[in-house]
Formats: sequence, structure tokens, C-alpha cells
Amino acid sequence: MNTDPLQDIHLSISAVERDTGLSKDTLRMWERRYGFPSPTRDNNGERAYSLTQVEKLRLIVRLLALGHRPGKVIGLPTAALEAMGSRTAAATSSTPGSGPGETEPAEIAGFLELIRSHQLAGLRQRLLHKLATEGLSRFVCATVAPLNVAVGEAWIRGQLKVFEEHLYTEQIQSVLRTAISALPSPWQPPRVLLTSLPDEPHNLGLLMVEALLAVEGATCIPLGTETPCDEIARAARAHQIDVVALSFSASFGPRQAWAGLTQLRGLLPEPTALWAGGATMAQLRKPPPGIDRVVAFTDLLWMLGQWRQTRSTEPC
Amino acid sequence: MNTDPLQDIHLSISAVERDTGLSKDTLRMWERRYGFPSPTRDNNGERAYSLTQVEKLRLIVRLLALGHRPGKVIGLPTAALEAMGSRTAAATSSTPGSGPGETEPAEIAGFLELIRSHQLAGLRQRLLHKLATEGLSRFVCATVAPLNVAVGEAWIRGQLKVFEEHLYTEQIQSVLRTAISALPSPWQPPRVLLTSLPDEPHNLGLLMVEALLAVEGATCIPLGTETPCDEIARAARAHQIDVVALSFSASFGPRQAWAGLTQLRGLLPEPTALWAGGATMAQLRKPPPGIDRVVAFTDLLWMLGQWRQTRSTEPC
DNA sequence: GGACCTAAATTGTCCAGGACAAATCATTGA
DNA sequence: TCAATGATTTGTCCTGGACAATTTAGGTCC
Repeated sequence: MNTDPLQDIHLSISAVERDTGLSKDTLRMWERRYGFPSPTRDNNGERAYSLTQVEKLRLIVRLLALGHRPGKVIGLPTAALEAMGSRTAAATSSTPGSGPGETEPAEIAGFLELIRSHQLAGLRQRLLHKLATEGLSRFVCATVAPLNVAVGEAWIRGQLKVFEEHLYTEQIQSVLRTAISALPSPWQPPRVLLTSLPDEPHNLGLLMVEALLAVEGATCIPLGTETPCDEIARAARAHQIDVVALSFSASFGPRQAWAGLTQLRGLLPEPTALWAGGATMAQLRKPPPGIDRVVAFTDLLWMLGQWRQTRSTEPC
Repeated sequence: MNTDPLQDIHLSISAVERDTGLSKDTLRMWERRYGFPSPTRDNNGERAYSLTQVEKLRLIVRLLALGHRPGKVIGLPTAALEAMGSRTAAATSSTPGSGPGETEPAEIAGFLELIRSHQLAGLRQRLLHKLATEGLSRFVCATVAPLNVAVGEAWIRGQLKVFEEHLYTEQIQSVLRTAISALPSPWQPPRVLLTSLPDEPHNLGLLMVEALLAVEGATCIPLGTETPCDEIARAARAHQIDVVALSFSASFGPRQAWAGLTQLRGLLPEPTALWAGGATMAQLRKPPPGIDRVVAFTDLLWMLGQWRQTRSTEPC
């Protein structure tokens, strides 16, 4: 008898869709084409995926995000996939030379170590200290941004558990929100609406943008995440929005992003600017027409200045 | 020519799935069985839904949440649906008499009016004022809780747009998070892990719980929302957790909640307490064995006291 | 009248297998 | 080296059938 109770657990196709982000259609198609995953069937003849297979699926999803092709990786044994993951992550590892004024890699590693060793209080304390030392804007650009990248990479390599990443995200959000609250009331245009499209639940990027803009005195209207396109358009009208800022994390498909942005552009009045940022946007060759892409957080200040200059010379 | 650009916009079936929460399968099945929605087809023969139909679908989803049967409501004209919504919401409206010390219904209505008129600054200011007057604990129990109910009901009745509800949620979260940050460091057990199961993205309830517990000096470890069961168990071990607190909003199915709780109970060590709260839990006849149910926010303090008493007389 | 049980209707999800457009790769020619 | 073209890969959509789970309706007994 197997003593591990996890061995006997099987998931339905919808549970796997939830846990991996792969659509039911895709799961069935992979099975048809590549022979993996090959779930057993339950009493009703419905697919029952083992936890091992789900784990391997997650690994494959990570590799796809790194640029591998499905046909090349599905069907390889798990060990080979893991090796491939580490190799690619190392190769992809961005910008070995840290930018000017960016927090030292060693210090980033120190933060990672705090996360991994579950020292909640220590992590929080060091974040607050860094914030106090650098000021909000530099904290966001020079510390939080590279730390996010580091956490994302560690997660891709499987060096970070899901709950550790959750904890990190919560702490950063808490620190940023508190810092934003402490700022004086906004005193200048533009009025910026901050949100993400449905299927994009990550809030951290939006919060970082809000911090940078709020420091510059812009009026931020945060809607949280996952606002349907037509609702964004309604909100923009109701709040007399000048700029709609959207965030797309790496897990958001480029095709879907393009479609959503195009649709939203059509719903918004012409003078409203549409800024799109995040990992997905950075990967895109070219943004859809009428959309301003935010490649790095430091771009934001430039775009803000640009907007103000244009509007002050062309008053409505 | 129609001047409204929204008229010409059509959505794919996946976009409708995103925006309404109804699965592709369900959308096709409704079309097959009830003749609604009846999307036109694009050049590729694929379904193209008009915004009008999407709007009606959202309305139907609201009615289903109120307990109506699909067969009875799908196919009725929009006007009839709206009337039905108002009627049912009025009938379901809970607890006409406000509890002792609870914020006046008139004041709640005032808040609602601020939300509906998009006065972000005014809303925030009044929330902060109320918080300063009542203190954090009473603010959460006597103001935020009934306000949440009121907002939920207004949304069900269609008196509140999605983006208005998003804005409200963001503001409350901001206010609560700031208040929590301002509290002194925790100085007493228990150590409480706060999170929700996958498919439960609502964070507000968790934040309210965190506020109440933090005021009492308990150590809160917030993981954000949607943590898989096995990860919750891992986190509980890593952080030497005494109590795991889970939140289930009204949109979370009772059956799914029961299954998730039972599974989690099996994964957690015996001495770890498991507290479950939220609208779904309140509806449940009986909580699963080994799980403590939080019916109202005011229960929390009692449960906390109970826990401390038990543990002080039975020191490990 | 109410509690309890059974049969019928309702409803969401799953399945198979076909089709196709968009993206990507490989090849060729300038 | 770069651009254009054809082949391949890949995700999503379609139809129509099946079925388990839930809810409702009908009937019986206390």
C-alpha cells in the first residue's frame, strides 16, 4: 500500500484548467496530438489527471513562457524539462550589469533569502528601511522592479514556492499602499485610470505605477484588476479620465493583449491616452495603433512629462 | 448612420466568457436550448456577440445569483428581467433593523451616493473620518460590514456599475491597509494565516479579519487570495501557524467550499485551528467537522478569546 | 398540514473529432 | 544579410451527442 495520500488524488479537466491556466480545449488537443497529458478515466469516462501530470504541465507552461515550442517540450521526460528550464532561465537572465543606481544584486539576493526563510518581519523591516532611504520613486524603480524580476525568475526555476511568492506580493503591496496613502493629495493633471483587463489578476504592477504617478502629483483612480473593456470605457467617461493605464503580466497572452487593447481603443474617446505596460507589452514587437507602450518604469516619468507638455501647449 | 460606436462592436465567445464568467460550453448550450444569446456570425462562421447581448447576459447572471432558474429567466425581455431583479432584491433584503451601534442606514445610503456620483476624494475622506471617529474595530464591524452588504445589494439590483464597485473595493482596501500598517507590531499569539481557496478572488473580507485580529495583537500572515490547498498546508508548517482563516464570498459555491475545507482539514496538523467565514459559510447548515465557522465579524473576537483561553490552560 | 420518498424535468459539464486562421519555422532568392 | 514564400505548428472554434447532479413535482403516509 502506498502511504502517500497525494498519489491517489486525481483532478478533473476543469480543475486542471484552473490550476495550470491551460484551456480544456488545449489540454484535449495536446493529448490528441502529443500523447501528453494522458489522464486515466474515472467511472464516468471523464479525464482524471494525476498530481504528477499536473506538476509536469505547470513545468511545461513555465517553459513555454520562456519561449520554447510546445511540440519540442511536450513528451520529454520531466528531468529533461527541469534541466532545460534551469538552462534557459540562466541564459535569459536579463541585464547582468545593473542599471545606474539600481539596487545591488547582492542585496536583491538578500531579500530573496528573507522570503525563502519565511522571515516576514525581517522582510517587511528591510523593505521599509529601503523605502525610507531611497524615497518612493527610486524604491519602486531601483528596488521593487528588479526584485520582482528576481522573484519571477526564482519562481520559474522552481526555487520559490507559490505561498512564498504570495507572501512577498502581499508585503510589497502593503508597503506601497501605505506609502501612497501618505502622499499629499494630487494637485495636477492628468487624471489616470489604473486597472487591468479580465484574466489579468496581478495588481503589483499597477500599484507601482500608481506610486510613481502619485509622487508626481497626478490624480490616480485605481480600479483594481480585471475590469471588462466596456466598464473601463464607462469609468473613463464618468471620471473624465485623461490617461488609461493597463498592466499585462508575463502570464497574459500577447494575442489576447493585442485584442483587448484594440477593442478598448475603439471604445475610448480619441483624446484619451492609453498606456500599456508589463512583461507582455515589452515582448511585443509593436504595440497596436493608438496605444503608448510603457517598456520600463522609468519611461513613465518621461511619458507623463510628454503628456503634460502636449496638453499645456494645446489647451482644450 | 448610427453615431454610437458601441453598436458595431462584437465580441468573440472567449471574450464573452471573460466578461460574464459563463463558460463557452454554457453559452453554446443556452443558445441551443433557449435561443438566447443568439449571436451573429463573423466571416469565419464564429459567434459574434453584441454588447447589448452581453449586458443582458450579465443581468441574467445576477438573477441566477438571486436564486432564479435559467429556464425561467432566459428568453424574457430585458425590461422584465430588470423589474424581476429589483423585486427579488427588495424581498431578499436582509435585516431591516440595524444592530446596536451600527452605522445608520441613512449614513450608509450617503456612502452609496458618493460611490454612485464618482466622488472619489469625498468617499475617501468620509471613510477616513469615520475610521478616526470609531476606531478600527468598530469601523470594520459597524461601518464597513453593513456598507459591504449595501454595495452587494445595490450591485445585484443593477444600481451599481461594475467599475463603481471596483472603485469602492479599492478605496476600502486602501483605508484598511493603511490603518493596519499603523498598528504596533503584534505582541501575542496566535499566529494566524489569512487567505482564500482558488476561485475566490475577493480580498476585502480577509483584510477586515486581519484588521480585527491585528488590533488584538495577534500575528497575521496574509497570503492574499487563491492559494491552493497544498500550498496553504506548506505555509502553515513553515510559519508555525496556530490558526488558518479562510474567506468565502457569496459567489463561492457551498459544495466547492465544503470539498475544499475537508481536503484542507486533512492536510493540516490536528492542533491547527481552521476558521472559515464569509457569506457562503453563513448559508451553510453545518460546517464540515473540525472547522470553526465565523458567521459574523463580531464572532471573531470571541473566537480569539476562546482560543487564547484554551491554549493558556493547555500549554504545549 | 407536514415529513418523506420517488419520478421527471432541468441544467451544467464533458466528450469526440473535424476544421481553420494565425503564428512560426524553413527555404529560397536577391 | 535580409526579405519573401511555402510548409508546419498550434490554439481556438464548431457541431451534436451524452450524462450526472441538482431541483421540482407528485404521491403516500403519519
